[in-house]
Amino acid sequence: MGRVKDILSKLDALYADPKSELHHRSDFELLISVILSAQATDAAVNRVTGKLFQQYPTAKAMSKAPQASLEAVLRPLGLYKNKARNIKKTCRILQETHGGDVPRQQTALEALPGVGRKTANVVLSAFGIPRIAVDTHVARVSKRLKLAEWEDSPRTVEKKLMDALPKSRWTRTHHQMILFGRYRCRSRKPACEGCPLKPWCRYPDI
DNA sequence: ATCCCGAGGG
DNA sequence: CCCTCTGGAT
Repeated sequence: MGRVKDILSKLDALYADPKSELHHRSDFELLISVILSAQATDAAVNRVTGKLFQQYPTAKAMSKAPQASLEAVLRPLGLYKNKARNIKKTCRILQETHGGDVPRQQTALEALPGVGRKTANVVLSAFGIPRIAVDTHVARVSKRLKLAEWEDSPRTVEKKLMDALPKSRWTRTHHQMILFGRYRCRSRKPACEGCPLKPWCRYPDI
């Protein structure tokens, strides 16, 4: 068995059915939730989305929300001024140029304020389109498992993973790596004792 | 005290 | 490329 196949099978054993903790009822709620999750925990996002979508159920309503009112709801997330401004502008663009829908093109998504490459990939991935969303977890895990080099940019990590992994596995594997990096292969004190991926890992050589 | 589940701007 | 925005986690 090759190195990549071994790693994939170990990840499968750890996380049989990886799922995002973000629950959404619509494309709109999905997009906004993912924008809000930048530099925030899912728990924090889930704490504010109830009130947020109750007060502003649609892109139209949210685009007209008073800035101060939005900030008040988003405050527990951190970066709340930017996030309030961004989701307002994003909602305006959704109405004005996408007929109130969430676009499914990479470039259209990345043109939305608050949506960079990682966020766009998470959204596309949730739409069933094969993408690899590289956050700090995926980047760190990839580097430790020698699927990328330590100095690689997130974009380079994404390219290397797309090249190394079968397309049918992209979505599943990046979800698994996010979970693995968050809970076990942490940046600070990784739980290396008994880790099934130890044979392929170069921590802490780097 | 320090790092971090990003993105935008200079 | 490097800085900033913020609360939360450790």
